[in-house]
Amino acid sequence: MKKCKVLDSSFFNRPTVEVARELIGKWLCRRVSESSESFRIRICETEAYDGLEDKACHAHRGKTARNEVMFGPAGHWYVYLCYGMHWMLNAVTGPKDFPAAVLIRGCCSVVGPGRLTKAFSVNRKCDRLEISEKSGLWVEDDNFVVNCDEIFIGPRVGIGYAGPEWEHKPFRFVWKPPMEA
DNA sequence: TAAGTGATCTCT
DNA sequence: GAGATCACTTAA
Repeated sequence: MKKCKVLDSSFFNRPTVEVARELIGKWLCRRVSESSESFRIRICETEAYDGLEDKACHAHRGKTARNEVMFGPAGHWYVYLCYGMHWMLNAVTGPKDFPAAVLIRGCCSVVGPGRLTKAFSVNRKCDRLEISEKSGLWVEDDNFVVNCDEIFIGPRVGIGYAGPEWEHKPFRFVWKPPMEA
């Protein structure tokens, strides 16, 4: 197995859209408990939610008990329940007091944000945890390079309420592995 | 295509 | 406290 580097807050403490783009092809890693084995899947779909101005971002109406972690330092998880049954996994990005995060929407073989969190046993207990090996949920980089022309960039999903300006921003990144001959 | 599901937020 | 809303999935 190739040598991997665990990504720390210096990776996440950068512009949100940049982090969303660069998370494509990275490993999302999980170890549920001390005694269990860890496993990992490559991230293939992300979305950026960028600050107070972004009407699609949960933080755009200001700080609340739920989104508080987005206002904190980068390198933490923001996990919340959507539609009463699906947990959404987001990585907090950017400097402290700038509320932004990247939604991890899918991994190779696990398509869809709700299914991803189910596969990784992610729930409320993961909310606000640090993105590190210690917390059992982290990201690794093995220097795998995803070509630009393999990445589809488009508008985010399910945020029509944010209005046309924000709905159409190219904040969604989907990795389409090259077609096999 | 529509129902299921419950936390969260906004307004009384 | 009540009612609307919601970064989705599944079964038809």
